[in-house]
Order: sequence, then structure tokens, then C-alpha cells
Amino acid sequence: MCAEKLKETKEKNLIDWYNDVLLRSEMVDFSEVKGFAVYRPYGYAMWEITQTYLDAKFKSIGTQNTYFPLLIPEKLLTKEKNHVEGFAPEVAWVTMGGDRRLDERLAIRPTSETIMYDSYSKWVKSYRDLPLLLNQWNTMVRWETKETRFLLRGRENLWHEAHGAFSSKEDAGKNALAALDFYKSYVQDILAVPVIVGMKSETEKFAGAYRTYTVEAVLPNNFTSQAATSHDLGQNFSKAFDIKFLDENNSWQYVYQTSWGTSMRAIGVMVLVHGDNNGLILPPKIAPVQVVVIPILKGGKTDKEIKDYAQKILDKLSSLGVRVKLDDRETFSAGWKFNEYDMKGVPIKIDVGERELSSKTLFIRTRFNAEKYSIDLKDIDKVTSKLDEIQKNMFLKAKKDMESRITIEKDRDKFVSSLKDAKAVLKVAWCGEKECETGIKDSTGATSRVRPLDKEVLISEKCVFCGKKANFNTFFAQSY
RNA sequence: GGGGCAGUAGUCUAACUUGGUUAUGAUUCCGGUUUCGGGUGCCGGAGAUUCUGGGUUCAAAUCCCAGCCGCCCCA
Repeated sequence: MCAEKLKETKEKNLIDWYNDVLLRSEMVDFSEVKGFAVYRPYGYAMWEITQTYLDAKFKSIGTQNTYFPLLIPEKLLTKEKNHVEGFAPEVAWVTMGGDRRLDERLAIRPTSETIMYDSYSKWVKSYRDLPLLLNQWNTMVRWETKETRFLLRGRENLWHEAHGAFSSKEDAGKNALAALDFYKSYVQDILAVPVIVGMKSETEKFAGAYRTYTVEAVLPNNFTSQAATSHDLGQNFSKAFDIKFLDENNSWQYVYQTSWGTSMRAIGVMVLVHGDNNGLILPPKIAPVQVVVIPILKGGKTDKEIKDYAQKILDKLSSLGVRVKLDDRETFSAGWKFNEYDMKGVPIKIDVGERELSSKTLFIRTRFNAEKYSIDLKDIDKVTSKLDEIQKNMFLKAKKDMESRITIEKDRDKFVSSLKDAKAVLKVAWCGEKECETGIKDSTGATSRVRPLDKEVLISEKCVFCGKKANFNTFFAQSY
């Protein structure tokens, strides 16, 4: 049950380090099925915190939770042409029921647009039925053929998927951007991971979407990862699934749709961004345990008083709304416990021993920046402001790190070599053409990641790769 | 899709090159004792189909083949 030391350093081998941290902090474990992880209570607790935070946001704009079947008949999955082409290579199929072959094979949902929109077409008849905004917290299966990775790329992934139907293009557009805003605040404010917010290119957008938005995070190896995504589907699916309504003027209209989701991947990104060679470093807002109280017992007469004192601190912090735990196991030394909670990334450790008991103080140790200091018991509410301060400073540090990894590049050769070797995340002026992106992928293995939403001054008049007219600035990087 | 590297108690590992008795050590786990302010020391105990299957051999963790799993590189 106990965390052991890490085998690899973060600097030397990021992926070995990452796997090891996830295993030893008891967030996840391998299962007997390739690409399917086991989420242990400590890891799953972070998902529950995510759910609580985002669910409230979703409901604030009228989203309702729902549940649709895990299995999707092939005829539904193939209704929207671009969609099925995008997902076909990685769909897992159910072909047998007991020992009988099924007449029609069933896809295990890679995403639920198709089965949900089949119902939407039954439920939407009038403009009064709109907007219809449903969400499900579930998992999806994508049969990755490349190597799989804990949290970042599994075959089964914990996520939520929300699906909106609207009477106007404007409403759908607004909804896709509102979702993007939820994700930005989740990733930045809860996970303390800075993101680049923007739009995906034609090549990288969701299969079947009119437009895809993303919040993109930068990792310590100069890769980027899409932490969450929001799609403006336009009328592509409503036409394929015949989702239409009678408007105020008694004429038939197809709905405008959105779909948006985020997954456990965002948590994986958080681990990569913040952790160090002693294990996880959790931002307080995502930490299942924000403060751990460790009594230092000496087997003397004061032990009982120290325990009572520790309990008092626990109760007090708990009443202040802190997620706090008391570790009074006597079979482990204090030093051992410090190391274990370092591995698990607990933001604040408080030791209470004879010294604290007699002086009515607490001894604070922070995981982030490894601060150590005493405070008076009467100032115990300072612990909550310390948690806020840690949250803020972790974000600022990560933001500075992200900015240091971004290079503005105008030179074609430098762009290609730097991108190929993941020496930086490159911000360039780009034409946005599909052929150009294909060319970039062929020569570097990397793709466009995100085009900022705000109007920006062009870095150059010419596209960094093909030399034609540049239309906007875009970030390029290797990605997970 | 193509190529490369690895697989030995929960974890890390020795033995493999050059086949040979009961598979090495640490850690972890259990009982006891001593400790406890950054992984305490000691005593005892437990934990292995040496990834799976096949082949070569008197004899396989060790050599060969296939598969599985993990990692890396290329498409």
C-alpha cells in the first residue's frame, strides 16, 4: 500500500517518470486489458471534484444530465459521412450476443452524437422545444493502435459529453464559446494549468464539425495536449439525422448544434505540468486531501494530549471547509509519512508534537516550494489563505514556464527543425491551407495545435512554410 | 503498418555472455522489539507457474521460434 521512491527523473525521461508517479501515488493502476486503466480512489477523487465543479457550470446555462446507451447500431454511426470517416479506424465493435452472431454489429460509443441525435430528431418538433442541452458523464472507447498512455490516451476514457441543439446559428455559436469558457476556467483555475485558447484547423477539427475550439496546454517536453474541446457542429448532423422544428412562421428549420467535452486527460496534463522528482504536486483545488495533520508521538505522557490537539486542528480546519486528513497511524514514522504525502502531492502537511502543543502553534510544510514555518493556533484560518496563495502561485509558475517554451518563428528551416525535435512550441504566421498542413506534418510529424481567437497582428505577411499569403497566427507543436 | 529494446516475488534487481544442486539481494508485506521533528535499527516469518506456448538438450531463468505485454524510433 505504500509509495516507494521514483525510478526516473522528470528531466531525464518524462514518460517513465509520469507512469511511475501515477502508479506510486496510487491514482491509477494497470488492468488486465491493454489500454484500459483502473482508476484508484485517489485518482477517481480528482474526477469527482472535476464533476462537481463543471456540473454546476453546465447546469447554470440550463444543461440537464442524461444517459444514453453504450452501444450504437452501425446504421446510426454511419449516417454523417465525415463523422464516420473520422472515427471508423478506432471503433470497437460488439458482434456476438452469447454464442449468436448479431445481424447488425454494434459500436461501443466512441462519442455519442449519432445515438443522441437519433433521439433528438424525435424530441424536437417545435421552436418551443429548443434549446435542448443534454450532458452525460460516462466513458467512451477508442481503439488506439499506437501505444496507449495513462489518462492522456487510453482505449477507454472517462469524460463528459454535452450536446446542444439550438434554433439559430448564433445561439449555437454562443453555446460553443460558453463551453470553452467553462473549460478555460476549469483548467486554469482548478488545475492551475495555463492554456492557449482558440480554434482548430480544418485538418484537426472534429469529424463532422463546422468549427472546433480547444484549450491547449503546453507540456514540459514542448508537446501540447488538448485539455478540452468544444464543437460548433452547424447543421451537419441535423441534416444527416433530420432534426428539424417548426419555427414561429410555421416553416421547417434544421437545428444548429454543438457538442463539447473534457476528459481525465486534463488531469494527466496537470500531473505532467506540476509534478517533480518527489511525486505529484497538486493544486489545492483539485487535491482530494488539501491538508494532512501528522502527530509526532514520542511514547510519553504527552501523547494523549498531542492526539487531542491534532484532532482539534482537524475539526477546526474541517469546519473552515478544508479537505483535511489526520494520519495518526503509529506504525509509520513521521519521516516516512512526509515522503508518502509528498508522493501524493498533498499541498500542506502540518506536524504537531510536543513543541507545538506547549507553544500552541502549528508547524506548516508546503509541498509547492517546500516552505516550512510555524503559525499560532489562533491564526489557523491562515491555512486557507495559504492554500489560495499556493493555487495562485502554481498557476503563475506554470504560466511563466509555458511562455518560456513558446518561440515566435519566421524562418522556414528553423521552424521545421525546431518543430521536428520538439525544441519549442512555435507560434507562426500561417496560410491555414490543408495541403500546407499536410506538408508540415510530413516533414516534422507535428500538426497545428491552436489558432488564437483574438485578433492579432500577423507575425509575417507570408506563411512560414509554403510562403503564400499568411491569414492568421497559429501555434504548431508535437502533441499527445 | 515497419523496425529496435526489454519482460525474474507487490516494487527494484542478481544469475543469462560461457545451460548444471534449493533462483541473489534490497524494498514491500506479516509478527515481535526498538523508534518516531524528512523513508529508525534489530530478530523472526511470508511472498516466484523466472510473461505465455512450443522447440533444442541428459539438463533451460539462461539457447532458438511464435505469441502477449511494456517502452523507443520510423511511416
